[in-house]
Amino acid sequence: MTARGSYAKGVARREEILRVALAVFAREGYRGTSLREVAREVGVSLPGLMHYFESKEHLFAAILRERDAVDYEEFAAAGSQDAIEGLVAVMRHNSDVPGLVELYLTMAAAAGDAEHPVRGFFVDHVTAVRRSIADVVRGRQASGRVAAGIDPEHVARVMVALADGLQVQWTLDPSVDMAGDLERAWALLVGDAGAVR
Amino acid sequence: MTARGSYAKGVARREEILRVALAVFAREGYRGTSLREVAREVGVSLPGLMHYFESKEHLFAAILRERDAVDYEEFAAAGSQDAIEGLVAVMRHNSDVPGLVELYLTMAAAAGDAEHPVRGFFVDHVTAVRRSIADVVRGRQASGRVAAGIDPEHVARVMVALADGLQVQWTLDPSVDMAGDLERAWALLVGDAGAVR
DNA sequence: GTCTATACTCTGATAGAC
DNA sequence: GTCTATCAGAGTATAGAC
Repeated sequence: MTARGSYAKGVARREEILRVALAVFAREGYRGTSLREVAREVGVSLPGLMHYFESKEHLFAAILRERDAVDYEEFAAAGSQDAIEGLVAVMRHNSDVPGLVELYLTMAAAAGDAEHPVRGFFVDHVTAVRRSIADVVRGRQASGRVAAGIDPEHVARVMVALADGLQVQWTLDPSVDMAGDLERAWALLVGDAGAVR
Repeated sequence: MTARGSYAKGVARREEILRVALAVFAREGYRGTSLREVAREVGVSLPGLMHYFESKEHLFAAILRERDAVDYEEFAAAGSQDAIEGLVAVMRHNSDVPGLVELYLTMAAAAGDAEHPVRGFFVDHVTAVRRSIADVVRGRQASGRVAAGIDPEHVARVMVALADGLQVQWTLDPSVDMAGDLERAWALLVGDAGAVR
Protein backbone atom coordinates (compact mmCIF):
# COMPACT_ATOMS: atom_id res chain seq x y z
CA MET A 1 0.00 0.00 0.00
CA THR A 2 2.58 2.58 -1.00
CA ALA A 3 1.26 5.87 -2.24
CA ARG A 4 2.70 7.61 -5.26
CA GLY A 5 5.91 9.36 -4.33
CA SER A 6 6.50 7.40 -1.17
CA TYR A 7 9.92 6.21 -2.20
CA ALA A 8 12.96 8.43 -1.92
CA LYS A 9 13.50 8.57 -5.67
CA GLY A 10 9.85 9.37 -6.32
CA VAL A 11 9.81 12.11 -3.73
CA ALA A 12 12.89 13.71 -5.23
CA ARG A 13 11.43 13.51 -8.73
CA ARG A 14 8.18 15.03 -7.60
CA GLU A 15 9.97 17.91 -5.94
CA GLU A 16 12.12 18.42 -8.99
CA ILE A 17 9.06 18.55 -11.25
CA LEU A 18 7.44 21.06 -8.94
CA ARG A 19 10.54 23.22 -8.85
CA VAL A 20 11.04 23.16 -12.61
CA ALA A 21 7.34 23.68 -13.34
CA LEU A 22 7.26 26.70 -11.04
CA ALA A 23 10.28 28.15 -12.80
CA VAL A 24 8.90 27.50 -16.28
CA PHE A 25 5.52 29.07 -15.51
CA ALA A 26 7.19 32.01 -13.77
CA ARG A 27 9.27 32.54 -16.92
CA GLU A 28 6.82 31.72 -19.70
CA GLY A 29 3.50 32.46 -18.07
CA TYR A 30 0.45 30.27 -17.97
CA ARG A 31 -0.56 30.39 -21.60
CA GLY A 32 1.70 28.95 -24.22
CA THR A 33 3.26 26.53 -21.77
CA SER A 34 2.33 22.90 -22.24
CA LEU A 35 3.01 19.99 -19.94
CA ARG A 36 5.18 18.50 -22.65
CA GLU A 37 7.48 21.49 -22.41
CA VAL A 38 7.69 21.20 -18.64
CA ALA A 39 8.31 17.47 -19.01
CA ARG A 40 11.07 18.05 -21.55
CA GLU A 41 12.71 20.59 -19.28
CA VAL A 42 12.62 18.15 -16.40
CA GLY A 43 14.06 15.50 -18.68
CA VAL A 44 11.14 13.13 -18.51
CA SER A 45 8.31 12.08 -20.82
CA LEU A 46 4.79 13.46 -20.50
CA PRO A 47 3.39 10.27 -18.93
CA GLY A 48 6.46 10.24 -16.73
CA LEU A 49 5.45 13.64 -15.42
CA MET A 50 1.80 12.70 -15.15
CA HIS A 51 2.77 9.76 -13.00
CA TYR A 52 3.22 12.23 -10.16
CA PHE A 53 0.17 14.39 -10.76
CA GLU A 54 -3.33 13.17 -11.54
CA SER A 55 -3.90 15.96 -14.03
CA LYS A 56 -2.59 19.27 -15.20
CA GLU A 57 -4.86 20.98 -12.74
CA HIS A 58 -3.54 18.97 -9.83
CA LEU A 59 -0.05 20.05 -10.82
CA PHE A 60 -1.16 23.68 -10.75
CA ALA A 61 -2.67 23.24 -7.31
CA ALA A 62 0.64 21.79 -6.10
CA ILE A 63 2.59 24.65 -7.68
CA LEU A 64 0.44 27.23 -5.93
CA ARG A 65 0.81 25.51 -2.57
CA GLU A 66 4.56 25.31 -3.06
CA ARG A 67 4.77 28.96 -3.99
CA ASP A 68 2.59 29.96 -1.05
CA ALA A 69 4.91 28.13 1.31
CA VAL A 70 8.00 29.78 -0.19
CA ASP A 71 6.40 33.23 -0.05
CA TYR A 72 5.40 32.74 3.54
CA GLU A 73 8.91 31.76 4.62
CA GLU A 74 10.70 34.34 2.56
CA PHE A 75 8.50 37.41 2.84
CA ALA A 76 5.71 37.05 5.34
CA ALA A 77 7.39 35.30 8.26
CA ALA A 78 10.83 36.82 7.79
CA GLY A 79 11.07 40.56 8.27
CA SER A 80 7.39 41.30 8.73
CA GLN A 81 5.83 42.39 11.99
CA ASP A 82 2.32 41.22 11.23
CA ALA A 83 0.06 39.77 8.54
CA ILE A 84 -0.49 43.12 6.85
CA GLU A 85 3.20 43.83 6.47
CA GLY A 86 3.63 40.28 5.20
CA LEU A 87 0.85 40.66 2.66
CA VAL A 88 2.32 43.95 1.45
CA ALA A 89 5.77 42.35 1.19
CA VAL A 90 4.42 39.47 -0.90
CA MET A 91 2.57 41.91 -3.14
CA ARG A 92 5.75 43.90 -3.63
CA HIS A 93 7.58 40.73 -4.61
CA ASN A 94 4.82 39.75 -7.03
CA SER A 95 5.93 42.35 -9.53
CA ASP A 96 9.09 40.28 -10.02
CA VAL A 97 7.18 37.15 -11.04
CA PRO A 98 4.50 38.14 -13.58
CA GLY A 99 4.19 34.55 -14.79
CA LEU A 100 3.16 33.38 -11.35
CA VAL A 101 0.72 36.27 -10.96
CA GLU A 102 -0.88 35.21 -14.22
CA LEU A 103 -1.03 31.60 -13.08
CA TYR A 104 -2.50 32.61 -9.73
CA LEU A 105 -5.21 34.77 -11.29
CA THR A 106 -6.09 32.15 -13.90
CA MET A 107 -6.44 29.50 -11.22
CA ALA A 108 -8.41 31.85 -8.97
CA ALA A 109 -10.94 32.13 -11.78
CA ALA A 110 -10.92 28.37 -12.37
CA ALA A 111 -11.51 27.71 -8.67
CA GLY A 112 -15.09 28.85 -9.24
CA ASP A 113 -15.76 25.36 -10.56
CA ALA A 114 -16.79 23.21 -7.62
CA GLU A 115 -14.99 20.23 -9.16
CA HIS A 116 -11.72 21.96 -9.95
CA PRO A 117 -8.68 20.66 -8.03
CA VAL A 118 -7.40 24.15 -7.24
CA ARG A 119 -10.56 25.00 -5.36
CA GLY A 120 -9.23 23.38 -2.21
CA PHE A 121 -6.08 25.44 -2.33
CA PHE A 122 -7.93 28.71 -2.74
CA VAL A 123 -10.42 27.98 0.02
CA ASP A 124 -7.53 27.19 2.37
CA HIS A 125 -5.47 30.14 1.18
CA VAL A 126 -8.24 32.70 1.47
CA THR A 127 -9.39 31.34 4.81
CA ALA A 128 -5.88 31.48 6.28
CA VAL A 129 -5.06 34.97 5.03
CA ARG A 130 -8.42 36.33 6.11
CA ARG A 131 -7.98 34.90 9.59
CA SER A 132 -4.53 36.36 10.06
CA ILE A 133 -5.72 39.78 8.91
CA ALA A 134 -8.77 39.69 11.14
CA ASP A 135 -6.44 38.83 14.03
CA VAL A 136 -4.37 41.91 13.33
CA VAL A 137 -7.49 44.08 13.39
CA ARG A 138 -8.65 42.53 16.65
CA GLY A 139 -5.21 42.99 18.15
CA ARG A 140 -5.18 46.68 17.30
CA GLN A 141 -8.70 47.09 18.62
CA ALA A 142 -7.59 45.57 21.91
CA SER A 143 -4.76 48.07 22.15
CA GLY A 144 -7.01 50.94 21.11
CA ARG A 145 -5.24 51.75 17.84
CA VAL A 146 -8.30 50.79 15.80
CA ALA A 147 -11.90 51.78 16.52
CA ALA A 148 -14.03 49.10 18.13
CA GLY A 149 -16.79 49.62 15.56
CA ILE A 150 -14.72 48.14 12.74
CA ASP A 151 -15.71 44.60 11.70
CA PRO A 152 -12.49 42.52 11.57
CA GLU A 153 -13.97 39.89 9.24
CA HIS A 154 -15.20 42.52 6.82
CA VAL A 155 -11.84 44.25 6.69
CA ALA A 156 -10.17 40.87 6.18
CA ARG A 157 -12.42 39.99 3.21
CA VAL A 158 -11.82 43.41 1.75
CA MET A 159 -8.03 43.25 2.07
CA VAL A 160 -7.88 39.83 0.41
CA ALA A 161 -10.18 40.96 -2.39
CA LEU A 162 -8.04 44.04 -2.81
CA ALA A 163 -4.85 42.03 -3.09
CA ASP A 164 -6.38 39.87 -5.84
CA GLY A 165 -8.02 42.73 -7.71
CA LEU A 166 -4.92 44.89 -7.65
CA GLN A 167 -2.98 42.12 -9.33
CA VAL A 168 -5.47 42.23 -12.21
CA GLN A 169 -4.98 45.97 -12.61
CA TRP A 170 -1.23 45.59 -12.38
CA THR A 171 -1.19 43.07 -15.25
CA LEU A 172 -3.10 45.65 -17.32
CA ASP A 173 -0.78 48.48 -16.31
CA PRO A 174 2.51 47.67 -14.59
CA SER A 175 2.77 51.20 -13.27
CA VAL A 176 0.07 50.34 -10.75
CA ASP A 177 1.74 50.11 -7.34
CA MET A 178 0.02 47.04 -5.89
CA ALA A 179 1.82 47.11 -2.56
CA GLY A 180 1.48 50.87 -2.14
CA ASP A 181 -2.23 50.91 -2.96
CA LEU A 182 -2.83 48.03 -0.58
CA GLU A 183 -1.01 49.82 2.23
CA ARG A 184 -2.88 53.08 1.69
CA ALA A 185 -6.22 51.30 1.54
CA TRP A 186 -5.44 49.57 4.82
CA ALA A 187 -4.79 52.93 6.44
CA LEU A 188 -8.12 54.29 5.20
CA LEU A 189 -10.07 51.18 6.17
CA VAL A 190 -8.94 50.94 9.78
CA GLY A 191 -8.46 54.66 10.31
CA ASP A 192 -5.25 56.65 10.11
CA ALA A 193 -4.42 55.87 13.72
CA GLY A 194 -3.84 52.28 12.66
CA ALA A 195 -1.70 53.06 9.63
CA VAL A 196 1.62 51.35 9.11
CA ARG A 197 4.39 53.83 9.67
CA MET B 1 -13.92 46.89 -49.32
CA THR B 2 -16.89 45.46 -47.45
CA ALA B 3 -16.24 44.21 -43.96
CA ARG B 4 -17.55 41.04 -42.45
CA GLY B 5 -21.05 41.60 -41.15
CA SER B 6 -21.75 44.59 -43.33
CA TYR B 7 -24.91 43.10 -44.75
CA ALA B 8 -28.19 43.00 -42.87
CA LYS B 9 -28.19 39.22 -42.72
CA GLY B 10 -24.65 39.09 -41.42
CA VAL B 11 -25.32 41.71 -38.79
CA ALA B 12 -28.33 39.75 -37.53
CA ARG B 13 -26.35 36.51 -37.48
CA ARG B 14 -23.54 38.11 -35.56
CA GLU B 15 -25.93 39.47 -32.99
CA GLU B 16 -27.65 36.12 -32.70
CA ILE B 17 -24.34 34.34 -32.13
CA LEU B 18 -23.43 36.88 -29.46
CA ARG B 19 -26.79 36.48 -27.75
CA VAL B 20 -26.70 32.67 -27.80
CA ALA B 21 -23.04 32.52 -26.77
CA LEU B 22 -23.72 34.81 -23.84
CA ALA B 23 -26.63 32.60 -22.77
CA VAL B 24 -24.64 29.38 -23.15
CA PHE B 25 -21.69 30.66 -21.15
CA ALA B 26 -24.00 32.11 -18.51
CA ARG B 27 -25.63 28.69 -18.20
CA GLU B 28 -22.69 26.32 -18.61
CA GLY B 29 -19.80 28.45 -17.45
CA TYR B 30 -16.52 28.99 -19.20
CA ARG B 31 -15.08 25.54 -18.85
CA GLY B 32 -16.73 22.62 -20.52
CA THR B 33 -18.21 24.80 -23.22
CA SER B 34 -16.69 24.47 -26.67
CA LEU B 35 -17.23 26.63 -29.70
CA ARG B 36 -18.71 23.61 -31.44
CA GLU B 37 -21.44 23.50 -28.82
CA VAL B 38 -22.18 27.19 -29.20
CA ALA B 39 -22.26 26.75 -32.98
CA ARG B 40 -24.64 23.82 -32.73
CA GLU B 41 -26.93 25.80 -30.44
CA VAL B 42 -26.96 28.68 -32.90
CA GLY B 43 -27.70 26.23 -35.70
CA VAL B 44 -24.59 26.95 -37.70
CA SER B 45 -21.38 25.09 -38.48
CA LEU B 46 -18.22 25.85 -36.58
CA PRO B 47 -16.56 27.66 -39.49
CA GLY B 48 -19.87 29.44 -39.97
CA LEU B 49 -19.51 30.81 -36.48
CA MET B 50 -15.85 31.59 -36.93
CA HIS B 51 -16.72 33.65 -39.97
CA TYR B 52 -17.86 36.38 -37.60
CA PHE B 53 -15.08 36.20 -35.06
CA GLU B 54 -11.36 35.98 -35.72
CA SER B 55 -10.84 33.59 -32.86
CA LYS B 56 -12.39 32.19 -29.73
CA GLU B 57 -10.82 34.95 -27.75
CA HIS B 58 -12.24 37.64 -29.99
CA LEU B 59 -15.66 36.13 -29.39
CA PHE B 60 -15.12 36.36 -25.65
CA ALA B 61 -14.09 39.97 -25.93
CA ALA B 62 -17.28 40.69 -27.86
CA ILE B 63 -19.38 38.84 -25.27
CA LEU B 64 -17.88 40.89 -22.45
CA ARG B 65 -18.47 44.16 -24.28
CA GLU B 66 -22.05 43.14 -25.00
CA ARG B 67 -22.65 42.21 -21.39
CA ASP B 68 -21.08 45.43 -20.17
CA ALA B 69 -23.43 47.43 -22.35
CA VAL B 70 -26.46 45.50 -21.12
CA ASP B 71 -25.42 45.88 -17.49
CA TYR B 72 -24.86 49.58 -17.93
CA GLU B 73 -28.31 50.14 -19.40
CA GLU B 74 -30.15 47.86 -17.05
CA PHE B 75 -28.48 48.47 -13.72
CA ALA B 76 -26.05 51.34 -13.74
CA ALA B 77 -27.85 53.97 -15.79
CA ALA B 78 -31.38 53.04 -14.75
CA GLY B 79 -32.20 53.46 -11.08
CA SER B 80 -28.79 54.46 -9.83
CA GLN B 81 -27.86 57.90 -8.61
CA ASP B 82 -24.16 57.64 -9.26
CA ALA B 83 -21.36 55.31 -10.32
CA ILE B 84 -21.06 53.74 -6.88
CA GLU B 85 -24.72 52.82 -6.70
CA GLY B 86 -24.45 51.50 -10.23
CA LEU B 87 -21.42 49.38 -9.40
CA VAL B 88 -23.15 47.98 -6.34
CA ALA B 89 -26.26 47.21 -8.39
CA VAL B 90 -24.23 45.34 -11.01
CA MET B 91 -22.46 43.39 -8.27
CA ARG B 92 -25.79 42.45 -6.75
CA HIS B 93 -26.98 41.23 -10.12
CA ASN B 94 -23.79 39.21 -10.65
CA SER B 95 -24.89 36.56 -8.17
CA ASP B 96 -27.62 35.63 -10.67
CA VAL B 97 -25.15 34.88 -13.47
CA PRO B 98 -22.31 32.76 -12.06
CA GLY B 99 -21.31 31.58 -15.53
CA LEU B 100 -20.63 35.15 -16.61
CA VAL B 101 -18.72 35.90 -13.43
CA GLU B 102 -16.52 32.90 -14.17
CA LEU B 103 -16.02 34.05 -17.76
CA TYR B 104 -15.21 37.58 -16.62
CA LEU B 105 -12.64 36.43 -14.07
CA THR B 106 -11.05 33.98 -16.48
CA MET B 107 -10.69 36.68 -19.11
CA ALA B 108 -9.44 39.19 -16.54
CA ALA B 109 -6.59 36.77 -15.85
CA ALA B 110 -6.01 36.18 -19.55
CA ALA B 111 -5.85 39.93 -20.19
CA GLY B 112 -2.44 39.89 -18.55
CA ASP B 113 -1.09 38.68 -21.87
CA ALA B 114 -0.18 41.73 -23.91
CA GLU B 115 -1.30 39.94 -27.09
CA HIS B 116 -4.65 38.69 -25.84
CA PRO B 117 -7.70 40.17 -27.60
CA VAL B 118 -9.58 40.75 -24.34
CA ARG B 119 -6.87 43.07 -23.09
CA GLY B 120 -8.39 45.97 -24.96
CA PHE B 121 -11.76 45.40 -23.37
CA PHE B 122 -10.34 45.27 -19.87
CA VAL B 123 -8.20 48.35 -20.29
CA ASP B 124 -11.24 50.27 -21.55
CA HIS B 125 -13.50 48.81 -18.90
CA VAL B 126 -11.20 49.50 -15.97
CA THR B 127 -10.37 52.97 -17.25
CA ALA B 128 -14.03 53.92 -17.63
CA VAL B 129 -15.15 52.57 -14.26
CA ARG B 130 -12.20 54.13 -12.47
CA ARG B 131 -12.90 57.50 -14.02
CA SER B 132 -16.58 57.49 -13.07
CA ILE B 133 -15.75 56.52 -9.49
CA ALA B 134 -13.04 59.16 -9.22
CA ASP B 135 -15.60 61.68 -10.47
CA VAL B 136 -17.99 60.71 -7.69
CA VAL B 137 -15.24 61.22 -5.11
CA ARG B 138 -14.32 64.61 -6.56
CA GLY B 139 -17.98 65.61 -6.64
CA ARG B 140 -18.41 64.77 -2.96
CA GLN B 141 -15.21 66.59 -2.09
CA ALA B 142 -16.55 69.68 -3.84
CA SER B 143 -19.72 69.53 -1.76
CA GLY B 144 -17.76 68.83 1.41
CA ARG B 145 -19.15 65.34 2.06
CA VAL B 146 -15.73 63.75 1.58
CA ALA B 147 -12.47 65.00 3.06
CA ALA B 148 -10.22 66.88 0.66
CA GLY B 149 -7.23 64.74 1.63
CA ILE B 150 -8.64 61.63 -0.05
CA ASP B 151 -7.02 60.72 -3.39
CA PRO B 152 -9.85 60.12 -5.90
CA GLU B 153 -7.70 58.04 -8.23
CA HIS B 154 -6.53 55.82 -5.42
CA VAL B 155 -10.06 55.22 -4.16
CA ALA B 156 -11.14 54.44 -7.73
CA ARG B 157 -8.40 51.84 -8.21
CA VAL B 158 -9.27 50.31 -4.88
CA MET B 159 -12.99 50.09 -5.58
CA VAL B 160 -12.42 48.42 -8.95
CA ALA B 161 -9.94 45.98 -7.43
CA LEU B 162 -12.42 45.26 -4.68
CA ALA B 163 -15.21 44.51 -7.12
CA ASP B 164 -13.01 42.01 -8.97
CA GLY B 165 -11.56 40.40 -5.86
CA LEU B 166 -14.92 40.02 -4.17
CA GLN B 167 -16.17 38.06 -7.16
CA VAL B 168 -13.33 35.59 -6.62
CA GLN B 169 -14.28 35.11 -2.98
CA TRP B 170 -17.95 34.80 -3.90
CA THR B 171 -17.23 31.96 -6.32
CA LEU B 172 -15.42 30.19 -3.47
CA ASP B 173 -18.24 30.85 -1.01
CA PRO B 174 -21.61 32.10 -2.33
CA SER B 175 -22.56 33.36 1.12
CA VAL B 176 -20.14 36.25 0.59
CA ASP B 177 -22.22 39.38 0.05
CA MET B 178 -20.31 41.05 -2.79
CA ALA B 179 -22.55 44.10 -3.04
CA GLY B 180 -22.80 44.56 0.71
CA ASP B 181 -19.07 44.29 1.30
CA LEU B 182 -18.40 46.73 -1.52
CA GLU B 183 -20.84 49.25 -0.07
CA ARG B 184 -19.40 49.01 3.44
CA ALA B 185 -15.85 49.33 2.14
CA TRP B 186 -16.82 52.46 0.25
CA ALA B 187 -18.18 53.98 3.44
CA LEU B 188 -14.93 53.25 5.27
CA LEU B 189 -12.71 54.47 2.44
CA VAL B 190 -14.29 57.89 1.95
CA GLY B 191 -15.33 58.37 5.56
CA ASP B 192 -18.75 57.75 7.08
CA ALA B 193 -19.95 61.20 6.12
CA GLY B 194 -19.88 60.07 2.51
CA ALA B 195 -21.65 56.76 3.07
CA VAL B 196 -24.54 55.69 0.92
CA ARG B 197 -27.72 55.79 2.98
C1' DG C 1 -20.43 37.99 -48.02
C1' DT C 2 -22.18 33.82 -46.04
C1' DC C 3 -21.52 29.24 -44.98
C1' DT C 4 -20.31 23.91 -45.16
C1' DA C 5 -17.07 20.15 -45.36
C1' DT C 6 -12.89 18.55 -44.34
C1' DA C 7 -8.59 18.27 -42.40
C1' DC C 8 -4.62 19.83 -39.57
C1' DT C 9 -2.15 20.60 -35.18
C1' DC C 10 -1.74 20.69 -30.52
C1' DT C 11 -3.44 19.69 -26.04
C1' DG C 12 -4.16 16.68 -21.88
C1' DA C 13 -4.92 11.99 -21.01
C1' DT C 14 -4.66 6.74 -21.19
C1' DA C 15 -3.03 1.73 -22.24
C1' DG C 16 0.17 -1.36 -21.84
C1' DA C 17 5.10 -3.01 -22.44
C1' DC C 18 9.44 -3.10 -19.94
C1' DG D 1 8.66 4.14 -12.26
C1' DT D 2 9.11 5.20 -16.85
C1' DC D 3 8.67 4.60 -21.57
C1' DT D 4 6.31 4.31 -26.62
C1' DA D 5 2.15 4.61 -28.87
C1' DT D 6 -2.19 6.27 -29.23
C1' DC D 7 -6.49 8.67 -28.18
C1' DA D 8 -10.38 12.15 -28.22
C1' DG D 9 -11.19 16.78 -28.05
C1' DA D 10 -9.98 21.51 -28.64
C1' DG D 11 -9.18 25.67 -31.65
C1' DT D 12 -7.78 26.75 -36.19
C1' DA D 13 -7.02 26.89 -41.42
C1' DT D 14 -8.22 26.13 -46.15
C1' DA D 15 -11.21 25.01 -50.37
C1' DG D 16 -14.84 25.96 -52.42
C1' DA D 17 -20.33 26.09 -52.98
C1' DC D 18 -23.86 29.56 -53.14
